[in-house]
Amino acid sequence: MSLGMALEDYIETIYLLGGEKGAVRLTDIARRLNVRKSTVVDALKRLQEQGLAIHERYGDVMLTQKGVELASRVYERHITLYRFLSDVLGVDDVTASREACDLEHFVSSNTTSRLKKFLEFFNQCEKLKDLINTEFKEFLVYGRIPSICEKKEVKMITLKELKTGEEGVIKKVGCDASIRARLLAMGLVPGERVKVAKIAPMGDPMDIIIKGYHLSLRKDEAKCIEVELE
Amino acid sequence: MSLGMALEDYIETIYLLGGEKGAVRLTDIARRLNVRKSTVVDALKRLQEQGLAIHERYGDVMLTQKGVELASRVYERHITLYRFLSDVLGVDDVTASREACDLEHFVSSNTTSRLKKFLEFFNQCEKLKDLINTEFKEFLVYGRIPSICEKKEVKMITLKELKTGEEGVIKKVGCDASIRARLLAMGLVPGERVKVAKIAPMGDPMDIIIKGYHLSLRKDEAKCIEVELE
DNA sequence: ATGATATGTTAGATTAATCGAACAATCAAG
DNA sequence: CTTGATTGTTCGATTAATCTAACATATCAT
Ligand SMILES: [Mn+2]
Ligand SMILES: [Mn+2]
Ligand SMILES: [Mn+2]
Ligand SMILES: [Mn+2]
Repeated sequence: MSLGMALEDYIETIYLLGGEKGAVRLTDIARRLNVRKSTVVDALKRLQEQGLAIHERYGDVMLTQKGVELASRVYERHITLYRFLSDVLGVDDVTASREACDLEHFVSSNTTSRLKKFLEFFNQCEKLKDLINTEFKEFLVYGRIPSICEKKEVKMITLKELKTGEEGVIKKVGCDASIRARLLAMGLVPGERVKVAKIAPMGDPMDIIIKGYHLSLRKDEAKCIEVELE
Repeated sequence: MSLGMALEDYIETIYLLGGEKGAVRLTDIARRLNVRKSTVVDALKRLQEQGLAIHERYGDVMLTQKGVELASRVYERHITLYRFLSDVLGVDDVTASREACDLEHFVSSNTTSRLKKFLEFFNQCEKLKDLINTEFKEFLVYGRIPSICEKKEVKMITLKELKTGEEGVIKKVGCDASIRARLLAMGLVPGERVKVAKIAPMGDPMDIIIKGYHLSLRKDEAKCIEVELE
């Protein structure tokens, strides 16, 4: 028996108005949400019944602790959806805002957290950001998939076979569980670039560079790490 | 005065049931949507009033032309959202289906078309797909941004300065409008890979390869095309 | 202090969406 | 053709969300 769309919008609005200016008046809410004051009175009554807001006759409107928690969760969904629509899809501001506020009532916390992660990834992964902001935006307008999208064919070999000075991207760490765990812990995880710094006379051990750190690997270990040459 | 969420779901359901099996019975709809038959009767009455469905007492339910058009638009939104939630975000099937059917009532055609484009781009751009299916999925679980995300530093030079055998990615075509238009038309657009096949004795013209085709460019033209070396 | 203006409340009504219970038509076997 | 199961309809009721119109209280300026 969670709140309906409308009530969620009321607490969200109270929450935001509270942040913008100290005291929240019923009229402010009505103005913001474009409804009649009588409608707000009704909504506040119901929020009060649910222990989410406090409203004394002719007084200010406040949210309870529980109300604030719920409101901030609603708002988080709003802002997450807004960012996605606006930053990734390039939807115009007005539409993105309106739709975010419609959609926010229907995304589960699982979906929200995935979407948040997606945005985080989008913001931190230069490569993705670039692809979206340049090639995708271009695709939106001209419908052309640029050849930069094609995967260059790649040679998959094991790390052991790399020569001094060569570099590749780790694709798989396929060793036994125990060794594997150690390697992963050292930063040898899929997606990372590795470069061979030096190889000992007998090919064992080899000195590699990953994330700027030097690491020494035994033949056995290097053998089961698959890398991709670009 | 568009349809409410509920009515949109009714036409969507009728549309889908119609595709699955010839005649659609009121009971089928009730079962599918988990509502009472009396509720369906009511919904059908309203759909009929809006000229979207036809339902004669004790008979089959059918959609009008207008009904089919509307229904298929609703369903398109459904499927688009579902694909995004499922394929890109990796939301589980049950959740993705449920949420797609909730969200579908609130996305504008502008947003829908952008999302469709995004999926199309996702499916055709190997690089993006790979980034999402490998690095993003990994990020979801372990929260690590892989170094593959970092933009390698790139040298920007003009196409003219490339030597035989070298290749780069077009970043900008900065010539005068008329020349520019011709170059773009020939496929020299941002995001495309170019390779220098041969350069004439005096450096003019140069023979380049783009999308597998040979193209001959004059110095003037090559001079104002910026490329990026990976 | 006394209006005018702004703010808030009440009452009564509407609309979409839903339900349950009782009733009615249709259909498939026997 | 009867009859029990399936299918469909009606009716009355509820709930959330909204409105209008009339009324009430508060606040601010002169
Ligand atoms: Mn909202
Ligand atoms: Mn919102
Ligand atoms: Mn739906
Ligand atoms: Mn749907």
